[in-house]
Amino acid sequence: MIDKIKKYIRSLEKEAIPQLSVNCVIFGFHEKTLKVIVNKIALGQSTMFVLPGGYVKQTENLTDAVQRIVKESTGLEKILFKQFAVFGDASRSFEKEFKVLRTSKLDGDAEVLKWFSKRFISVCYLALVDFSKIELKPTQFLDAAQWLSVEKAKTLAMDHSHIVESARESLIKELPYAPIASNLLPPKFTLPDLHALVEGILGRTIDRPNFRRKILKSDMIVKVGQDNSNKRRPADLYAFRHGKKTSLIDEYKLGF
Amino acid sequence: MIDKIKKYIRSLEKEAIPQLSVNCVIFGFHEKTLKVIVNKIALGQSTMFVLPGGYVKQTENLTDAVQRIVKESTGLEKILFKQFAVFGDASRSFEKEFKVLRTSKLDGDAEVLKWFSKRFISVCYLALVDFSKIELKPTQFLDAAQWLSVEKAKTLAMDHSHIVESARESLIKELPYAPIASNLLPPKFTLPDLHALVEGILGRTIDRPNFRRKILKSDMIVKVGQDNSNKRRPADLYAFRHGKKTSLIDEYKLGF
DNA sequence: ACAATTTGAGTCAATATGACTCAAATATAC
DNA sequence: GTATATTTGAGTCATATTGACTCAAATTGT
Repeated sequence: MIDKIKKYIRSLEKEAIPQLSVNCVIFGFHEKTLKVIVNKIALGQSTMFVLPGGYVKQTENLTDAVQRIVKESTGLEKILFKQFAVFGDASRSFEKEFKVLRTSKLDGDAEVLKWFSKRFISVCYLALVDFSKIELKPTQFLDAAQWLSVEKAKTLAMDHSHIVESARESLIKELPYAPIASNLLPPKFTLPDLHALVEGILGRTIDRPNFRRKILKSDMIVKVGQDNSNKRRPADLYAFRHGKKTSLIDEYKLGF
Repeated sequence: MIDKIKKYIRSLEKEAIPQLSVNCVIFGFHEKTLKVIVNKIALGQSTMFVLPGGYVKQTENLTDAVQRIVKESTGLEKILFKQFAVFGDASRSFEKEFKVLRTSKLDGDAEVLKWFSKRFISVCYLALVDFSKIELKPTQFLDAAQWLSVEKAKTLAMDHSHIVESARESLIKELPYAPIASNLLPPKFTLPDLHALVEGILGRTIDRPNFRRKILKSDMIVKVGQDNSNKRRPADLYAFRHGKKTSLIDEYKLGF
């Protein structure tokens, strides 16, 4: 294992852009909750969670690296993604995290330690996926991938919690411009689903009848079926009209 | 000159993060027009324009590098800036531009050519400054700095025109969240100024009486004087209330 | 004094918003 | 089988906002 990691690090030192990493905040929506994919690292006693990420090969476009990383985690190829922040403080590295993990098999290894002590500039992307399509796979060399509610993603390693928080703010800003909801929901969904999704993104409640009125009037979705068949009164199923605008808010309107 | 450049390149190779550059789209507002700062490079017959930019020292925070670059161009220290895009295609370098500039004194120099043929990932920031405060200074080793109307910034070198276009789109997205107008206007301004500024940012006309009504009702500006004393009927002077919201649009409202 | 411009102020119908109520359709409890 | 709690769909109504206007006041140049 450690030899594989060393070999990988050596290949990165040859083929990747130095000191540059990519991190992805992959959003999904499930059980009325906005979630992100994180990877568990279990080393000895300690456990930490990090965002999916990777490096950029010299021959690889930055956006191709992003798509590769998202595919590695989710298996999906054509997804909506957007660069939203860059984290690049001079002290930004995994050095502290590694020193805490004293029990790790990796801890003693100078070469690995040196790699993770390096300063990395992290170019951060948010990505939107249909939760129901996903089969989670951990990032290379990491132990397990899992969904984590955005609300609970407060204790990720290094600055990764800040990255998630920043991603959520950017997601709000993108609401009027990008087809956020149609990329997070399955092809057929109910209005209560959409309502919960927007509430989850904005982090506040929205009057249900008013939300319903506004969405239906906008003509962005079409009824495609009946019944949801689960809890109480069946809900109508809808699909986004494609071709039409799929952003939830009127672009460029801004009140003028 | 060429020796100074070589010395600078050697210092960068030692002290800067490799293959990472920073570019700044510095916006100003003058004569009812949204403008950006560009640097002229006059080498032999050809001339090209590039955005202010630079590199990040190993010991320097990314955001400090940005502030340093803006200060180098404008002399200003505390400005509003925001990261908005990263350009990082595998083929992204100044190699082509350099080969075109055959007449350049630099062209023959292998060391300089090698540096500018490198692939650079450019982290891009937009910055807002009060045009009236600025004394332009060219970026290190470049010939002259000047303001260029955003509309006319279509023929900058490499991908810099795309960077400007992307910056303008991001500026629109930031309108509801950041104090854009108050950072572009002088402390005292007229409503026609503000009107022209917002039209310039959005790239479309806005009904003047309606704009006036909306801004005044929002209570974000206060009348601080009379008369502008130039063309026709004198306009009232206003200042932004600070403490109050200074973003032009209602944050988080988004129509729900 | 008069015309052309620019700024400030106002009108009014149409539309959108916010805060509600109410009934229909279902699962579960009784 | 009936009652009850939930969830979904539909509607009401007063108020606020928007979009498309008109019009007068203050200035400069003729």
